[in-house]
Amino acid sequence: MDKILGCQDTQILSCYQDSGFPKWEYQERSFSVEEKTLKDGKNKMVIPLKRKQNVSTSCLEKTRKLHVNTSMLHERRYSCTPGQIKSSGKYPCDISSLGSEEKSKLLAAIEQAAAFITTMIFQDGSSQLNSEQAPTLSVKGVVVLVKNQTDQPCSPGHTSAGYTWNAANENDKLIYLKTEQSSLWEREPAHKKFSWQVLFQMLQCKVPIICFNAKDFLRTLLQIYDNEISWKQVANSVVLDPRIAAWLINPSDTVPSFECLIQKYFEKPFSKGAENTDTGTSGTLRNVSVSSLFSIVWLNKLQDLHPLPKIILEYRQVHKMKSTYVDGLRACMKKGFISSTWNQTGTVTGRLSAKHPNIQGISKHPVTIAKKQYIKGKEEDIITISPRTLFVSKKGCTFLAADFSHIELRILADLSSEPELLKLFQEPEISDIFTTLASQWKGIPIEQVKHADREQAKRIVYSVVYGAGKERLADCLGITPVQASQFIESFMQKYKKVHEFTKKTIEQCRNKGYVVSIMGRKRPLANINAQDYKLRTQAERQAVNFVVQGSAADLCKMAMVKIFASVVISPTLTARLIAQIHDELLFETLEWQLKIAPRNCSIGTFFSLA
DNA sequence: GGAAACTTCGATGCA
DNA sequence: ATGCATCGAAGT
Repeated sequence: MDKILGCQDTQILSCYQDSGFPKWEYQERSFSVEEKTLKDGKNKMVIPLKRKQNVSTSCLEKTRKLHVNTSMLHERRYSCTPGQIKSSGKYPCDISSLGSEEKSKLLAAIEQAAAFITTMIFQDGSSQLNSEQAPTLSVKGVVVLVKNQTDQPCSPGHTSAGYTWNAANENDKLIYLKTEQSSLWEREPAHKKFSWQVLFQMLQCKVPIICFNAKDFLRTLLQIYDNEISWKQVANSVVLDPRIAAWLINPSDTVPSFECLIQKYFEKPFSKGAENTDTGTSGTLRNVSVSSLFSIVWLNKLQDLHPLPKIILEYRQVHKMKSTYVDGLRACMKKGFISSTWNQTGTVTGRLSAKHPNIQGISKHPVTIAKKQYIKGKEEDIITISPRTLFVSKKGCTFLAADFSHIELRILADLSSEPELLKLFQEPEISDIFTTLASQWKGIPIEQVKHADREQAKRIVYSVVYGAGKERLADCLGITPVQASQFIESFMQKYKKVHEFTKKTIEQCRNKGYVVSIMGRKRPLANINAQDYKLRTQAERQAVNFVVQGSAADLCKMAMVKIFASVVISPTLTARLIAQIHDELLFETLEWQLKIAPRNCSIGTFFSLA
């Protein structure tokens, strides 16, 4: 697969791990992957939930300080315009103009630095801080502000706790590194070598590197210094990204640019709590067209009454296959590879998202298409399309997938402390959680649980988690709303603590205005106290859902970081992260590395073998 | 008035 | 019922 795919994002996340930001240092709980051997000899990856004692300052409090400190680069960006670069003093110093003595002085200063603030400069003179869109332009260079250790504390009001970085002072060095392929490099390769030395040293330092859109920054550097650097070498860099910090404060409002961030947090008084931009227009009646009314009646129910609905449904399925997974995927292909763009701040729940293509949404199950042959005596062709098999690993490599089992349910069990639910996960001999759940809840022996019962249990569980109403559940299960509400009722009765948990979560949200995930991420929900019943109940469902889904996302990211870290440390393992599908990690690894482990071993075993 | 660009919405896929 | 991306049709 393409080099760009996957690994860079992991690096960012691993950076956070080492810097203790935003979650590791402040975590309330710790999670580790443990192995259990089942009765049939198979290994299983188990994640016990343990609570940690220390609860230190909220990581989000600290991220706010980050905004203050990044503003200095913002103020300085005007001095980075082309033409002024050669100037000295408060303007960036072009390191290619330095003498050998000055060069070694600079390297020494970098070694001593307390922090770096950096951004890429593009061909047209804009930087990552004032360009709106993704960098389509080629990169001209990199500006780095090297913060000196001897800084005085920051201005009052922002020094309450922890380390902060002062605005630029005289001891700081603002340097410019040309990275574009130019005649200079060809004439004097020493310049390229030195600028690389500077960057490399910066990335090797364990002090924070502050960079807006850090992922783009690192990825671009890796591309520019393709031969000199391996992704493993920058894996331990400590990178802080204000965009992610802003997202941590409130995942709902997206920040289009750094300048918007500055405006939001500095150029007007910081308003506490969530900003509700909702206007009062929600009461306006929406025009419901007749055709949409018909579609609500979802064609599903009409299937048995007439052959047409089935044909329409089949058509839609096939059409999706062709348009998205064949044509769409082909459009994303470059030189035989596809490479998704990963967004770390694109969701309100804390998950990652991917686009061009959305690799997280590739069809799992194959679809068979009967191609009618209108020739007498000829049988119809059967074509099967299974989009996931379209992806093949490099020669000598193989894909390795590892996923959590029922992570959201485990989270729910832990958060609600529901004894019945917890018990389910503590018994290793349980083969299928929903079968067991169905037998437990209906009070029938496991052997008598039918497929339909299991399916019902599964749906009921998730409808409780997400707060579906009886109508929705009835629709889902194909039963009457009265029956559905009876199901919900009996579920609530059986797992009382789950119900208590949802009630408590909503109550907490009403009081504080936000909900918190297991690792301390917040989601403000302005509508939680709204008058409008629809808006309020939606916010209530979102509150419960955030805690469960968001906490699961926290764990998945941590697993991602930990596994990445163990590969980085390993001298032999080369497994590269290709994709993350919420609760699943997909690697591409050399085949022989997989062969050293038994086929059915857990991912924990696999990586510990190295 | 028609063409083209843009937005919205519902259906589909994933978890 | 939650929350992502993507496509085409329909509306603007």
